[in-house]
Amino acid sequence: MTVRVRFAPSPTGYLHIGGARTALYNYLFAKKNGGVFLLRIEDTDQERSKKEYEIEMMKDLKWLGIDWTEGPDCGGEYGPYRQSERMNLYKEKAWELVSEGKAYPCFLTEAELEELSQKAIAENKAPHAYHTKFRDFPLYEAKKRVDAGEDYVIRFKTQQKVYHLKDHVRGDVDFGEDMVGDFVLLRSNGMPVYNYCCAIDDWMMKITHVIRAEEHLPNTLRQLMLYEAFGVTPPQYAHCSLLVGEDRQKLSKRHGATSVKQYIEMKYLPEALNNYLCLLGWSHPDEKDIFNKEDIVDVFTMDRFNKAPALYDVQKLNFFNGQHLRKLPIAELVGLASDCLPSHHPFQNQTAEWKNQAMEIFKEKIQLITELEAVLEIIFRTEVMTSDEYQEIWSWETTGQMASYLKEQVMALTAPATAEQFQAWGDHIKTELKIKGKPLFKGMRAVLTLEAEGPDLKIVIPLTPVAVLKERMTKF
RNA sequence: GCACCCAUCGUCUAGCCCGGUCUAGGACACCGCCUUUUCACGGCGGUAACAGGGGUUCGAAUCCCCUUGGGUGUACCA
Repeated sequence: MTVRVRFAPSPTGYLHIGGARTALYNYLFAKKNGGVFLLRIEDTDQERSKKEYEIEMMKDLKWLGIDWTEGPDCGGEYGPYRQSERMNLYKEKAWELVSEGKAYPCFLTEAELEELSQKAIAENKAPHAYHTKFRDFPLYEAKKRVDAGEDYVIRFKTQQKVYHLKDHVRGDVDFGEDMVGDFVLLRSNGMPVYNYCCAIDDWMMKITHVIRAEEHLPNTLRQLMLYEAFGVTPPQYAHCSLLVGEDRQKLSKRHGATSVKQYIEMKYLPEALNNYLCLLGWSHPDEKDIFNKEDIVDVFTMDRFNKAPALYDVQKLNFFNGQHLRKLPIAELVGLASDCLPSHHPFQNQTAEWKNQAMEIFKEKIQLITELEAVLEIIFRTEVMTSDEYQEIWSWETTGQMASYLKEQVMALTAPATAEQFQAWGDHIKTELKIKGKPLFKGMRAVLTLEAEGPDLKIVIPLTPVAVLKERMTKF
């Protein structure tokens, strides 16, 4: 049997970091097992679902490189892949259950429902509508009321028994018999409910493994009940640990940037995000930590999922981003820099050779490509960067001495100084002005860059435009 | 309230299933040193954890029980 897995988001917002991780796990599992990874859109909540979000989610998944072979955009053998287009199926199956006596129309009003849940609470039970009075209502009576246009929902007739789940992450899980009441399948507006659609679709789409977040664990019970009613073998389940924020609560918007879209905007690398997310709740068998998702499909197994919730830490993500940035071919890095820097930035006008050299040294100094602009200042800036150390360097007598010499040299320049020229300046200062050691190098740096620290001057100075260099000479 | 889940350095985790090789390993962050006549990168090193209590056992981070702490769920949301 070929492995079939799915990612089934609701288009009620942008793709969440947690969703991205779930999608990644499913994707990896499918790849590892030569299976199919499909995308299903769960848009049964008409109020909150938006087409716009569906489009954005697909874009975000593609950006991450998580590709599906069946889905709402590309179709497939088991479509349609949008739940809003499968309404007839859900209704049909619901009434099938009704006719078999496994579900029933229920005419309870909101007030009656409220009363039921109060009663349950009073009995120290969960506030469910356990069994309603319409549970054993004669079907022909019910149908009459339905035909008369009375409001109703279809409820599932739950069995009072313990259900057992063998979960790939959680192990053996027992669900007590009072955990759910007669839950709703079809709402009064005719729309089916998540737990029900999900079960039908996983079944109809021949899903073999459901990999999802732990918050769905209680839902699995309902789905198990449904499969039992339909006489179908359920898929295998793996409920991964949750992603949590600083306060140890489920990661949500209030924890900061939690949508993939935000990370795209902040110019993170997709592979860095994948890499970091993958390691939140899963571990590499050889404890490797920096990798691309394609590197690990061979070793990806579900038995390496960690059960405990994982705290999302942007600082560590930044580290991963830096690592991936450094691994990038230089041409790609230059492309990234050009995209990220403003169009009027002087970087844009430099030669290809110049850009390559610059990226080669500056990539070591940044974790995010957006930090590049600040770091390039050492080449383009004409303002003095004051710091205690900078002030101190200028308080040395030697600095003033070499300043006038360097100023002369710079003003005579007609093209950027070569590394050889720079070297000659240093030699001159050493032999003629008798300055050496720290005062020599620190001093030259202060004079030429108006700053106390930065990358190797031998490389930086030849990259610095003459005009910039000359202007700097007027600042002291 | 009730049900379920979880528990190793501040954080992500390895080890746990198949007890001894664990004076508990790696990574982020932090600190120090080396390298670089600066900064960063890199290298080396350091601080830092088996929640607590009972068992079982010659021996427990590993198995069992309890306590505590945390989380999730409890809908005509997904």
